[in-house]
Amino acid sequence: MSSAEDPARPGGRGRDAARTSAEILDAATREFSRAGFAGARVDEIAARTRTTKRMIYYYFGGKEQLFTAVLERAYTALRQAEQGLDVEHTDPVAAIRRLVELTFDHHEAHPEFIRLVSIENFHEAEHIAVSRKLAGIGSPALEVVGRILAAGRERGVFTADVDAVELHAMISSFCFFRVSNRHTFGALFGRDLVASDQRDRYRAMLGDMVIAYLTADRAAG
Amino acid sequence: MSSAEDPARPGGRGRDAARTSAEILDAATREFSRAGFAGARVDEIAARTRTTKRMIYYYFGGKEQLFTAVLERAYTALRQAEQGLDVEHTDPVAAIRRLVELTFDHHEAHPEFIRLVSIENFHEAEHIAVSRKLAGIGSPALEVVGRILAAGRERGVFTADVDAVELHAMISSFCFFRVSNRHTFGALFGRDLVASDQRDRYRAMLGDMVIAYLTADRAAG
DNA sequence: GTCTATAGATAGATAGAC
DNA sequence: GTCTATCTATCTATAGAC
Repeated sequence: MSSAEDPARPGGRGRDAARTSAEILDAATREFSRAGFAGARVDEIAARTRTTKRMIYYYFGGKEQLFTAVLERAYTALRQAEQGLDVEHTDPVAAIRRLVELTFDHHEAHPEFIRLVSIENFHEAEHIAVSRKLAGIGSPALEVVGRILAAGRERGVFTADVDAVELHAMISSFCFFRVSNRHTFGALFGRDLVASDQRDRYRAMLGDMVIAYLTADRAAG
Repeated sequence: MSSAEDPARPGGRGRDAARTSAEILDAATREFSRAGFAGARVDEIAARTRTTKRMIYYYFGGKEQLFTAVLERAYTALRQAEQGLDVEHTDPVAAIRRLVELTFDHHEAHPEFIRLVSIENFHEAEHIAVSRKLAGIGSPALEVVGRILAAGRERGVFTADVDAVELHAMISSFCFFRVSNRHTFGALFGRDLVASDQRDRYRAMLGDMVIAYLTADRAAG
């Protein structure tokens, strides 16, 4: 082995590059998500690990690269979760509604990820652009969506002229906005978009809207 | 008068509280929008005015209050623009489509405002919450939307169980996301949501979706 | 690989003269 | 109301011992 230390040493301090860097990524994810890129403090990240600030620079090089690594890990986890989308063998309408629900639930369950994405958008996706792991990765779910759309059109139930990427944008926008903009929306209009007793209502509403769009009678137009 | 200076002195330096504070707000709007709250530099804001940093503290008290003032002015301008929504005397379907188009156009025309709103959401709307000018102001447009919805339901063309605030959230989410998330979306999926040659397509798409939702045949469900 | 100590730059905020 | 000068704190990043 490359180290004289015992690799199986849970909780102990010592040399374990994988564990140390994972711990740094955990703390960094929380800190960046809490405070944004400029607001995040490297000292604070270090304080929340069992290692020191020096190690952050040793492993990642700097604050910028650390944020890129945080994004890479977060998107990778998301892509893995999306692999679970198995809706190809039901009818197209049910499949799309299931897709809407999965997207809705995922956004609701990961507000921290949504904050990271907001930060990255604020910085014009410069970290994704320089990341070989992320630039242009798209989503495996999109291929599934494309097949569902094709099946629905073939059977004549879907009439809308829309592709998988566009549909993904329409579905994501509501799911994302509901979480990302809940605070200004609530402060201005006095209504909490993430209130638990309204959750099922909004979820069904989005499903209804997407299905209505895809299946609308376009004979007259 | 409270000042010995000539108040009509365009471009000259000297005492003009209204002009000085407006100039500070202009510079602050740009700087906060560019760099976020934590990333914005008070020195940079001062450098972009004809006055000094000291005056920012004199007029506004601090960075936090300055950002609140920036938000207040931006939202006030938006509300004034919304007064121009005059769609009550057309049929409900045309009125809603017009509302969608106005919302779409407004978001596209004001990316700087969208960045400010994203910043404020990142800070959980704490500045709106403490602002007497902004907390709970809602939107005058919402009352108009409410009347359109009621008219449509009365005539039997609208079947959806949705109120004005919910409809506003659905429309805004796509318009907002298209601008706010264009960078990560583009970097991941290779498609620019704000590409000018796709603009009309997305605009019509959102209109189609909202109308399809509102007018869907719900006899079977 | 890990630590302590600190360099070097810069931030928000203010003192005090005029 | 406006200016110059500066305080105090803090930040990212690194040097250098072990």
